[in-house]
Amino acid sequence: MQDQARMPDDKARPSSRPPRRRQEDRSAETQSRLIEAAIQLLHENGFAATSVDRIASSAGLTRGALSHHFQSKADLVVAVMHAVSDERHLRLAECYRELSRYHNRCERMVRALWQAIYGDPAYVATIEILLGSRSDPELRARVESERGRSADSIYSVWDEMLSDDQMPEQRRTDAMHLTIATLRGLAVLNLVARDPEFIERQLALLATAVETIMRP
Amino acid sequence: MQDQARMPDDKARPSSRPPRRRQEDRSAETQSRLIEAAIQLLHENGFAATSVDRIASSAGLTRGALSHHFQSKADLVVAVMHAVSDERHLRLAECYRELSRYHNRCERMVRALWQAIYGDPAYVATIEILLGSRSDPELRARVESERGRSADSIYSVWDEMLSDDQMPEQRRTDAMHLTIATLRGLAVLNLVARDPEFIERQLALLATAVETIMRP
DNA sequence: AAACATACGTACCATCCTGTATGTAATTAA
DNA sequence: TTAATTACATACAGGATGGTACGTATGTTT
Repeated sequence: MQDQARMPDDKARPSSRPPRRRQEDRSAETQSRLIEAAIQLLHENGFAATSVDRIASSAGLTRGALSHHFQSKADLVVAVMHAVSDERHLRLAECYRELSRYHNRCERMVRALWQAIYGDPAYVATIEILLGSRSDPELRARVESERGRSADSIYSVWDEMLSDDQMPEQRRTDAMHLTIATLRGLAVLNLVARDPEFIERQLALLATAVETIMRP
Repeated sequence: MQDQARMPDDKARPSSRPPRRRQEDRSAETQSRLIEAAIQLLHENGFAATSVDRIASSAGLTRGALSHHFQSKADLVVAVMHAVSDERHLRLAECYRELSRYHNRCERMVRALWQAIYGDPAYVATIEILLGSRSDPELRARVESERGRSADSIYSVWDEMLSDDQMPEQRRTDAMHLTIATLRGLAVLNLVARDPEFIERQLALLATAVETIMRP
């Protein structure tokens, strides 16, 4: 029993006792670990098979920890939507900076949306939540509001990227919704039958389709 | 206590005692009632919130009846997929007869697919089943095989309708898959935000997009 | 160092879910 | 009419799930 002396800022034994963390940091990290685990499980097994118990233990924790940070399963689900929404916003902002310089914007836009959003497991998680929360009106409303936030990010980027004055407003947004619908459909298919080459061809095709729609 | 005499084929008291039915008919009707109820509930509340108990009582029966006709929940789910697949096949055959006479085939094809399949609550039910059964590999395999059957119906109609010799094979099937992906995406959207006029515009836009893809 | 707050685990409870056993009514076969 | 099947209901068992109460350990403040 040597070495029991307190070392307030110990890096003496590197891997034995983790460095002191502040509560705030612990909380933040734990919460995001739980959210990550939830996304992962929702993506893998779907809403019905994703219990709070699985989520917690998948994150290396227990239900006690989870319910300390999220009072109910609904709260966790909303937190997942919120986190995904935030991440999406960041990625889209990134895309915005990248895209504005190039010319074949439709193609780049479609691919950017796939890479940043629809091709990501997190997107599948949000779909699962969206469908799975239908039966609970209260949860549904909260989820829906998060979804709205997220959708607005996309709308604004689309508008700023692809606004051509020669095209009527409604046709432009219709084209956007059609693109989104297609990407959503591909995301669902990608879930049950993964095939990157196929997705690649579909994205290219979608891009040309949008291109021709946008320029009549 | 009069009129207790047996009347093998009684229409004497029209609404009192229902006419004798054969077991076969009873079975068939009960089973399809259960399947209908399952589709309805899957469409309304999603997979997670659709228990066999709800299904049975929604069909005016009990779990006992359900488990007499379907040994397990998995069996019922597969039966639903099978029934939807059959119905789809019939509707597509109908579409085939209607469509072949007209010329703007892409537009009619898109609308036909929406009306016959993707706009139907039964399609949502199959999506729920497809996503919900992911965590159970055994069920998953059975569901997947039914899905394949159903997909083949669509493929063959598409091929027979839209095969132009001037177009390479792969591009044609890619166009089909893109159409299907879009319709699937619209079906999911239609689930959380119903808006017939919007769907109408999207279908029109999709039709023109497919048209231009198919004729370069 | 002591009092307090926060993070997390364990244990328990009510609920719901699926499956199964068993009983009864309806239908069919003899 | 009687015996055998089939259709359906009722009742119970085992397991999973979500919520909550409570205990302990780890930070934080004074």
